[in-house]
Amino acid sequence: MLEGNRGTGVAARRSATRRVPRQERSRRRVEQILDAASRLVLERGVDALTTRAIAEAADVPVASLYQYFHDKEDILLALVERDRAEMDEQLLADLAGIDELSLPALVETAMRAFTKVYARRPAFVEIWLRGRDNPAIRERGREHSVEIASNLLQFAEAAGLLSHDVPPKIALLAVEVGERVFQLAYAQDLEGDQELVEEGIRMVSGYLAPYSR
Amino acid sequence: MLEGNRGTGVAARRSATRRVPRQERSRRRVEQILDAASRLVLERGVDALTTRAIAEAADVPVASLYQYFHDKEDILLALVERDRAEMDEQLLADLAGIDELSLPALVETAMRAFTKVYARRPAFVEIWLRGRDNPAIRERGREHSVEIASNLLQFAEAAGLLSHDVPPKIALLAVEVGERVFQLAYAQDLEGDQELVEEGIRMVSGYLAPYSR
Amino acid sequence: MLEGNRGTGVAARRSATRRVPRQERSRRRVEQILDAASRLVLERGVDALTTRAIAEAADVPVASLYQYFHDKEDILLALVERDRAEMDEQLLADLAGIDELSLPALVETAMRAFTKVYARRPAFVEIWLRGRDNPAIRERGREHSVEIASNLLQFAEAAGLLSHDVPPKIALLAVEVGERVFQLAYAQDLEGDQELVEEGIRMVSGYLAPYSR
Amino acid sequence: MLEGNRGTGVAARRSATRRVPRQERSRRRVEQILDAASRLVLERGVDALTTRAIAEAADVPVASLYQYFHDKEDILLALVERDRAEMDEQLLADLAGIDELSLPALVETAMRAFTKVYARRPAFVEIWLRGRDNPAIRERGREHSVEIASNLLQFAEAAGLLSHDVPPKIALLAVEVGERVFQLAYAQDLEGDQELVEEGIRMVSGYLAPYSR
DNA sequence: CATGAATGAGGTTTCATTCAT
DNA sequence: AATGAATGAAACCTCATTCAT
Repeated sequence: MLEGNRGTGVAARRSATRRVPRQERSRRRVEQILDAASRLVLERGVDALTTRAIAEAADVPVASLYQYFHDKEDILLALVERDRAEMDEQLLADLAGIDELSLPALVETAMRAFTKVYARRPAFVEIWLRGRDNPAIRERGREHSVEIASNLLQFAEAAGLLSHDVPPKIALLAVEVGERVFQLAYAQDLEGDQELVEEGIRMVSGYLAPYSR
Repeated sequence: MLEGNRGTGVAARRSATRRVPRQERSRRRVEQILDAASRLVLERGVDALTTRAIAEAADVPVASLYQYFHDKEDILLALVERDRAEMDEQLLADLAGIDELSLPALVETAMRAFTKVYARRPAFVEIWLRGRDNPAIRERGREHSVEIASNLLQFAEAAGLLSHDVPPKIALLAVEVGERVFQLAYAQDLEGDQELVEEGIRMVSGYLAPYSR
Repeated sequence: MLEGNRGTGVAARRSATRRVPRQERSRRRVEQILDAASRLVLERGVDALTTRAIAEAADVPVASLYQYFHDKEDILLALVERDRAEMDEQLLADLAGIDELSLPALVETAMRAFTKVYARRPAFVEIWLRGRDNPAIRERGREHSVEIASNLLQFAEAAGLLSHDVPPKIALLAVEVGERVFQLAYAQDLEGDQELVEEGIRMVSGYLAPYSR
Repeated sequence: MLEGNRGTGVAARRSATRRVPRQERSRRRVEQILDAASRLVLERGVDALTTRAIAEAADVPVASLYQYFHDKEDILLALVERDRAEMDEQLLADLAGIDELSLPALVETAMRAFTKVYARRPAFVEIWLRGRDNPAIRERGREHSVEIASNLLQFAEAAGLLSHDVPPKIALLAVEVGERVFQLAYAQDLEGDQELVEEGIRMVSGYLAPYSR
């Protein structure tokens, strides 16, 4: 599930031995910026993510942003990438922990994995679900859905859960519908309406049932 | 399913005998502006909807926009309102034409009604589904989904299609999921992937089946 | 004390016998507009005097303003002229009513005459004292002070109140200082601080005393 | 007589060894802008003080104004503050240089101190006396008069020049009348009519005489 | 005469990015 | 590497005035 340094316009070029080596300081600064950006997105929406605002929130000069990122879009993408990676990890870990594999179990596990990440990283909700107006995010979001769908499909096939060939399109539909369920469930507050999540799990499970072996 | 002239800052006030009466000319101009805005949203997204861009596309001075609309948001809302009204009409008409009422038939009819509107008004997809970043649109979009869900629920209850009380939340979830299906189906091209639409109809029907009488 | 139709870009052109003759209707409309403008200036200052605001307040189409006035400045000037005329009348009337003529009595009578007008026409304070930023008003204000100074000087000379020739400049200074006294006295509230007015009368009287016969 | 860096949105932060240090260059630019603004106000009045006009006159991009000032009002206030500070300094210096203290000497010295500043900074006349329409300036102007009146009163009391308690209102009236004298004296040309100034000094002195010890 | 409609000109402010140091 | 300063471009909106009817 790819490693994703796309979006980071900075190359680690390190030089010598210092107390706090360049590379390390740089990494910290990047985190500092991304954290600030994350906070901003969460609090005020994607549109409020101006360079000035990020810089202020991160307590970094505006010009310095361009030391670590190529442009504003780059920051946004890096932000997304960071959360996305965490999402993938969580998904992978939870899938590995399933006791009795079945298609419904797969669906439920995946969806619950996402809710865990949402709980930890509320900015994700904001960006992923509401920030879709931004072309870069929209594009990246679509890609990610495709990836997840593909990965889950592969996983299910490998585990012998499917009765026959399932077109990628179907898997993608399931993933995207799942996302919308989250969108609705997390629209009101950032805790998420768990009842709706349950309904969503039922819907997607039910939809995929015919493909189950 | 209200008529919705909200968002139109122009009032039809006088009439008179003229070749092209004032009122008429005014209406035309409003359409001209909305069409242009619609085109822009479709081509470049909601963020590209600047007053300047609209004015240029509509071949109208920027200042003239403010003859017909109170501010930029007003334009956006009028745009939405126009499509929304058409959607409601189509839905109403098609529901009235159903032969054998049943919950699945209801779902299918409703979803197909929407596809008809999408075909006629592609900008709708863009605004409704992708323009959600804009606070005004987001708010209005949410309202509309609630309305549709509520109307369909009432319709189904009145027709005795439901076995027991269905919480509004469930209906809303179904509507929103339906929207996402369309989003995906219409993502690639504006003709819409009909296969995906069929899948979506199956998914939503299946989901609601337990509530069917 | 001049007649002052300057500023009124409208010519009375009347035509025939009607219930409410043109001329009359026109005059009414002009008053209506001036009253509205007066109100606006009073409430929101000279800068808020936009054509749109005037039109709205007067319940008259914006375009119609141009039937009665040449341009916006014309309205402002007409406004000033109206109050100015009233001021002159009051001054004249009160001067005529003085029992025992003397220079101090003249000063006191004049200043009290102005306070009467201020009480009746609070917009005057706003325009005359605060609206000086507007070049037209500034110019007109200067003219008016010169007129008043000249008239009072003539009056005093005719009444044999002066011991010797008083340069116009001196009279003007006295008038302008008097105005500033009012400015200060009426700065806080529109009722005017009468104590300050008394002080002002004493100051100006004292200043002119050396010229008294 | 505070030092008044209010209105200056720029903070001097660092310094270093450079031919023309940052700080210095910044200060110059601020002066450049204020000088341009001053010129504009003088030539065309406060209303002509648009950001565009200032930028043009200062030969600086409009956007750069916002490097040094928070908004347009900030420029105006900085302008006022600059002149105001100079006025206070002059007043203080001249008061300190009085040989034989007396109330008339105090009045004369103060008024002559102002004429010195007017001679050096003609824009002051424009802003202070004619720009009062602007709310920010009006407010600041009022404050300043109160300050000067209060300071002079204190000074006179400390020097034992007053026979009994003089209400602040009286001092304020004297100061404001003095200002109007200047307004008139400097109305025609910027050299100022010295004869009128003399008259003004006499008037104010005479007015305050009763309070003299 | 009356006026709805139209508009060129201009208003202030913010933005993302680059540059000189 | 770091950053204060600089800025072209663009954002939305309002204004006074004119014109066609």
